Amino acid sequence: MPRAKPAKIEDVAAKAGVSIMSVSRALRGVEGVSEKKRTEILKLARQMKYMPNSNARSLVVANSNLIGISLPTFAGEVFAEILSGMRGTFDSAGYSSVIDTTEYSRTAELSWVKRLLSWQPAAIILTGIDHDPETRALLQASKIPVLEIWDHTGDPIDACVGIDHFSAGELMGQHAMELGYCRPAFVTTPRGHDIRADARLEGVRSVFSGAEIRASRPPLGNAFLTGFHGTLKLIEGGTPDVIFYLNDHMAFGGMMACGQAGLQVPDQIGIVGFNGLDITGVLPVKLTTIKTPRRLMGITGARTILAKINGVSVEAAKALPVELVAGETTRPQSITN
Amino acid sequence: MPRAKPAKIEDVAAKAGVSIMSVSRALRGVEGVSEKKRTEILKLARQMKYMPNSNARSLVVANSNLIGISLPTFAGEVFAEILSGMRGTFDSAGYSSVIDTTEYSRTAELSWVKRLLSWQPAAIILTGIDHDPETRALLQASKIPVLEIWDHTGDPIDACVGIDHFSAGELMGQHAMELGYCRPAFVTTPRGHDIRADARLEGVRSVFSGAEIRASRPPLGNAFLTGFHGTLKLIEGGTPDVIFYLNDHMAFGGMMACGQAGLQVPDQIGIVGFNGLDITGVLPVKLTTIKTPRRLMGITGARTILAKINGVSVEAAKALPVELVAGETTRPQSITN
DNA sequence: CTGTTAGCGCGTTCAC
DNA sequence: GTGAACGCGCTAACAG
Repeated sequence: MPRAKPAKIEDVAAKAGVSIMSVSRALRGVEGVSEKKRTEILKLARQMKYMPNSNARSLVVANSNLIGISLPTFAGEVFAEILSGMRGTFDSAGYSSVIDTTEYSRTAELSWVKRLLSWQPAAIILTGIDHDPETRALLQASKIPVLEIWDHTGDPIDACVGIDHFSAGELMGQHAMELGYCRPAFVTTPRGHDIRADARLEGVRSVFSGAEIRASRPPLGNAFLTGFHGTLKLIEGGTPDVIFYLNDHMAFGGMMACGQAGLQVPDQIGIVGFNGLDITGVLPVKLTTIKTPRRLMGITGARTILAKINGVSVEAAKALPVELVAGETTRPQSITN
Repeated sequence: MPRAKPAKIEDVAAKAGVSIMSVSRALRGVEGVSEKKRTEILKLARQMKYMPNSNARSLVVANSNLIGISLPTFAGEVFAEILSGMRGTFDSAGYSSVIDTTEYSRTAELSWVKRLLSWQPAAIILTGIDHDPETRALLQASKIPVLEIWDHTGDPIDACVGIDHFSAGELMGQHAMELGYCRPAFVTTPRGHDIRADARLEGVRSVFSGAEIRASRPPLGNAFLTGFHGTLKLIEGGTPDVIFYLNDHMAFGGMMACGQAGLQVPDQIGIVGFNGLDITGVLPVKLTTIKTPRRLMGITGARTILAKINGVSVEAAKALPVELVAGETTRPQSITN
């Protein structure tokens, strides 16, 4: 018959015959208790299954060991990997994660931030740099360390670790241009849905400044499927010589669509993905893509914010490098092609 | 220059010229305030950007609107989809999620549960039914609603919503047996790493009770890659006529491996996956697999636990049905084959 | 090194 | 309908 009420610090103090403060100090590992008492108290606390009440602690110190993390979505591995990198780092440091997914909605993000703030979190992490103005104001007034991840800006709310999506787009574009492609197209999401994807498209556009780049924007849905159908739709309106995709998932769907449409990759059409996911490692035809440092980004971001929490100054905005992986879905175009 | 300290309930009360209690009642929407005062207070609170302190509230009521969710991993979409279903439901109900990934470690799960308990969460959700005994004891003594998800048992800690993995294995086995396969093999993770996968293997075994089923258990890693290499390794030791995989990712890797090894699917070898992921929808050769109701499971689980939180009695253990999707990676075996 | 005092911000209780 | 006490469990600041 377990007691209804869990043991509190007072119970431990009573049993140990010391004051509450000695127990508090012993448990937190701060100075001010003799080693003898400390070991004794620790032993007792363990056998009483004492568990400190975080609410009470956070109320006093006006700060918790909760870190809020907001992601657009769990789908598609990308954010799951960034998250995974962050969580591992936070976990080792003793922080728990309160996680939210916004589905790319700024208002959803805002209302989550409001709710989270009521917990006095140690830090807040947002994906990207595109927020409701109120979100930014709220956060900046709060003094809580904030990290914006995945995208890059010179003017972060507080700190920022990510990649430059426009540059990544340029990188993809340059690769294609150097190979001699001249009729590029893009398969992506509805305009404005994902501003990073739009930035990459702009990067590609800036390289192919002369050419018009058709974009197919299938309605939202599973990336494999939207890539597949978006490609079929695109091809209907004329065949480009290279297609850039929002990400590897869609590119994979696109490859399948090309196969179904009888278009040989890379002989009749080039395919370029984005992210460098593991799936590309098992494909019989290796995908040309941009490798993004997702786990590293998570770890770097987490360390940055931990430093901020501990009052260590760090550089406010860090851009991580991306790498073009030249696969077998693109190849040099002959002049006569 | 924003004030350093955020407004508290007392500030709102002072400005409104009422007592703290009237503000508290107005904000919580409980009876005991005149409608006139209530609207006045609400207006003031909004313009003062008042945000209640969750720590203080939880300390008093000994209960929070935090729900803890423990998952083995974010990788592979499966748990991400279950999570997504749960989060949507919890969000609408006003709960925030504290999320953990255990990487299939029971001790990691235990230490997370301990930390979480200090927040007086409204509920705790664990993946699967295989826990450290202390976890179970701790949870049962805590009176906090607990949900075990993804697996099924008649003896849950508190409540359980999932699928019966042994039966799912039988379903896969029966399908193959009816088609005439007789040299089955399994590509999965190291034994004991994922007890659900092991249960499915046992389910298959029970159907092919006579035949010996070889199992390839490549070391942990990315599922596409382990499926790929595990299959190559398996084939070295002789070619089975059908291979069952831990999941669709590995099955996809396996298909690629078969392709590389010159084995035609399904003519020379059958492939059976598990989960029915979206990727199977774009493959030129449709994968035979078991479709698991992941999002539905998340929603059902969340509703079950919300009912428990609200004191509504619900059935303790619910098994959701799975469905065999007969694709093009398996086909009837001729006698002479 | 040890204990005492005084809150942290809010909700329960019980007066009015 | 309203408000004054009091306490939730813990820690900062001080006293000894």
